[in-house]
Amino acid sequence: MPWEKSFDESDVVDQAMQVFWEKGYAGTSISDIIESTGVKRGSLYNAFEGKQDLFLRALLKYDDEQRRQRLRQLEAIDDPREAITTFFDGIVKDSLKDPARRGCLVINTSLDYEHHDEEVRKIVDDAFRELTDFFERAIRRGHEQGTIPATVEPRPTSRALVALLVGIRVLGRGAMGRTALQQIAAQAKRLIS
Amino acid sequence: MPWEKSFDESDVVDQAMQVFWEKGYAGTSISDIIESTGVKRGSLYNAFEGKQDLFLRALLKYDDEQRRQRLRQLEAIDDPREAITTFFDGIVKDSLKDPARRGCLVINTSLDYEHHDEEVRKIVDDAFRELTDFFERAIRRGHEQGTIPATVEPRPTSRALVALLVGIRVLGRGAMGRTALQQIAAQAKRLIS
DNA sequence: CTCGGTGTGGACCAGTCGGTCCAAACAATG
DNA sequence: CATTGTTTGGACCGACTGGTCCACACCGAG
Repeated sequence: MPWEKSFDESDVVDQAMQVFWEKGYAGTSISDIIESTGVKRGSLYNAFEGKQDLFLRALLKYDDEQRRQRLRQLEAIDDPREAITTFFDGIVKDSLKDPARRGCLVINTSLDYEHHDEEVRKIVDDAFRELTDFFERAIRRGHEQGTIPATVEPRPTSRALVALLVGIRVLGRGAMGRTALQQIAAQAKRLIS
Repeated sequence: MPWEKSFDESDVVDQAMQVFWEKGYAGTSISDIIESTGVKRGSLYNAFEGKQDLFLRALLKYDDEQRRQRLRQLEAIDDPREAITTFFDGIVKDSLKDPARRGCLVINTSLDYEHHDEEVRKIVDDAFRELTDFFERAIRRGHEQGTIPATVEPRPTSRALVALLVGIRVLGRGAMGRTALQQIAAQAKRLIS
């Protein structure tokens, strides 16, 4: 008796993600999303609860496709030192690859807390926490293997690596060019030496 | 023949700065500024060109009072190593001191380029450049004095220190607490060792 | 083929935005 | 005092915001 939608919800979330990523939450209007997806207003509100809901799903998708996937791949690398340097090289490459200089949606969102509720904040906080944990695990493995000096303190260093990541992502949005970003990534290696 | 204003322009800029700092450019409405200053709409547009102009002046004031002043004080410190560590300690202290967790207006603005014109971008870019130069000068002085190892490369390291600064300012907005920020600042010292 | 319920398009809403306009208030000058 | 040029308050503007509503198109079940 029902009737199937003429569009794929997942496609809409993906498009919305692109727009939110480029223009930020406040800077994105529902009309922008309507324009970029072709889905009409009524249908949009029929499929989603509203702007916040749309953003939440977009953020979840981004976090899953970008950070989670990247960490999953890196967990597979045996050498923890290589895992960390590969991580930073990838971040720099991603930052330079994007002509729109959008940076990282999660980090951008962390500077935009006022607009968002607990649920969004939790996603962002979890992302930072899991990143820190990833680095910490890698450092501890390096200790066991003897490839990372014992003088490298796991928790403080992992937090500094996250700070460097944030710095690269933010400065990569315009303030610094390719050479600078690569140099920063290289300094990350010094922190684990 | 004329008639003197009933308010001080500088006070208004200062108030506007506080509001922009807390709520961001897009998140701040002219009505917000009217409310927080008590200056009425007509008078405001009589004294300033508009929202952009107001923001520009607020940003200039912030940059001058915060960054420039801080750097000026630190330039006076003889020991470059101490100058750098004092810098980071001050940043962490400032971040923790502010209950509103507003971070740094300049850095926040660097993630909000779409709304702004060349003039604003130039201020932000100059701020990052001058910070990098400050660190670089300090490192070179350390080389001369022998207090900073020759293996510490001036340009890459100074850029990494800026990235760490950005990381602290962004993560200090909510994602990380006092201990974490202090640990990150401590790692900055490792970069110049 | 009819019926029932879902999806669709777009007119419409109240609220807010940045910005304009202007009559009235005002103080200094002649 | 009258004249002059500015400041002031607030009504007002068109554009846009996120969100609602509903007549209508549509398809599957009976």
